[in-house]
Amino acid sequence: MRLVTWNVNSLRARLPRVLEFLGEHRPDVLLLQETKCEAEAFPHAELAEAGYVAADHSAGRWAGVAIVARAELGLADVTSGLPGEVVEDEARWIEATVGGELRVASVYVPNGRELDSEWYAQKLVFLEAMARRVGELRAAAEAPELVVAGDMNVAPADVDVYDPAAFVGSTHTSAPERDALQGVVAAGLVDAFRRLHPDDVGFTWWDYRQGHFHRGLGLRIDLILATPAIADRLTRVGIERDYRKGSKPSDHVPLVADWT
DNA sequence: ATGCCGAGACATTCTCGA
Repeated sequence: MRLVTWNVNSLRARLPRVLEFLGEHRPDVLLLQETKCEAEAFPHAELAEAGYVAADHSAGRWAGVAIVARAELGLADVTSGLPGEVVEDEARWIEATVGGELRVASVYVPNGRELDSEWYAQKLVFLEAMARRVGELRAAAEAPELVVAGDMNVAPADVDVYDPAAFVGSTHTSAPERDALQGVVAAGLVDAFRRLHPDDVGFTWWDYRQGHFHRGLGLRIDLILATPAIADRLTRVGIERDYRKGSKPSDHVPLVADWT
């Protein structure tokens, strides 16, 4: 199984790179964030042409998440929205079952903007709601294997930040955010990249500004969280840095997990 | 080499992103 998560920062702007990626890597599942399109404008036809089906949770110019799967696998039992999120239907959470046996969720955690802001408080509530939802899914009778992946907007540890001192007083590295993200993991998931790369720096996002990419100034905020049975079967977790280069890149790159 | 913000919209400036 090959599963990918990618914050594309507008699916319309990124569609050529997304189709390039699908052709090059042929993932079984591609989880998208920040699609930034209206539901009517979602490029189902272009994805079908490439051999994929998609389920989207779209809210216009902001946010937007989607699940794309190889057409042969199919998508079933699609649900949109995260129970307990403060702003309902902000299009930050979508779930589906792939190939009849794998439950996946694509998530775009709120940014939080500034510490001590209402948006920061909402971010913590969102992460707490994620932990509850993961607990529900894991507790269900005959619970299928689960992957929750996306833009967590939290760097789990200082090794995931190019300069931890630069983020003191900012979002993405504060203790409450890290504790809340750890709560999601503690509900029964494993950080796939960390499982195979215990000590490596593995940034997935670089600011468009001030040449941060070519200066190596990034964050690891895009995660693939998988149930232990999947984590034990991982053969590769890779960061496709080449997709931060070239024509019209997203500021995030695809994160690819392969398991047997 | 990877290259110095990008995307969307009630657009010509503003909001948001991390």
